Amino acid sequence: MSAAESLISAHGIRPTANRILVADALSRAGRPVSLTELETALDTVDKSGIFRTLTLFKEHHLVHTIEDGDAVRYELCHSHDAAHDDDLHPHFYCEKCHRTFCLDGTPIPSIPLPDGFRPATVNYIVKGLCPECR
Amino acid sequence: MSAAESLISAHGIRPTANRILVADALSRAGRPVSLTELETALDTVDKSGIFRTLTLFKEHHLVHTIEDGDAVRYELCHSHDAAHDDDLHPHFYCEKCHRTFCLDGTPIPSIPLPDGFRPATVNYIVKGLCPECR
DNA sequence: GTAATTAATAAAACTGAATTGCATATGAAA
DNA sequence: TTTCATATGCAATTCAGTTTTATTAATTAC
Repeated sequence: MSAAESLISAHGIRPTANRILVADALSRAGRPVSLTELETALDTVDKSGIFRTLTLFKEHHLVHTIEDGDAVRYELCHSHDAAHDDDLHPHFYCEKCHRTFCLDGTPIPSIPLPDGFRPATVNYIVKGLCPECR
Repeated sequence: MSAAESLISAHGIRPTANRILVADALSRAGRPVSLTELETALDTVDKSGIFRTLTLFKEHHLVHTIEDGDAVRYELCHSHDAAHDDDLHPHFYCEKCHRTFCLDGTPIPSIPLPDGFRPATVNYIVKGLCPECR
């Protein structure tokens, strides 16, 4: 049983061939990838299938999403906790190559909220140029 | 000369009727609004005109944009500095009513970046429920 | 002031990512 | 097997965002 397969099973999802391919691609990417990027990487799997797989993965807290203003990007949760996703970390979006990087060395600093606001999650995106592009 | 008109002029833009309408709508909204929201608010101005106006305003640092994952939203820069936009502040996106609020009481806390990354701007979005929706 | 030139606008068409409907295929269970 | 639910590919749809084109309005030159 591959690593991807057991990861999928551990989250209560049936590990079909396509789902293993998607999980593997996410793992290989090593950074958050968009639906379109996955579509390119996986030419044997249809876009709609990738989309449905990602949606399923997200429901089961196997992946989480970030929005960098370019696209919704998916990445495997670093904390492999099937119950929920306390896996928040900042990201860096390169405005030249349009790639997004995890900055998982640092937690997202929190800020005080005005009365009445109930926070659920935080998106922290730094934009600029990555080492290769500057 | 209206407040909107002089604001537009101060940024080196010719204050046409449509542009004044867009600037007024942004001012009245009091929070970041999307192109679609403006389209609804301004039924005399065509979508493409609003879009081009917003693009122009952004180039001249009269508005800035934030991405909350729902849409690109525009707001008047709080610092009325025609040269550039040092107007970064966190936002709160309500997952129920899909409105976005400025949290301009606090600056965005910064984080250390790995070597080589050149930051240009930051998007800090807290998501959850606003006081009216919780 | 009038003609020539440039800028601004509306309307429509286009794009591309995200999403859904539907018929078929696959796999698990009896 | 046969049955049944699930998963999948393909096509079609949606919708925000963007661009094109033709027209109108405003500036500038004379």
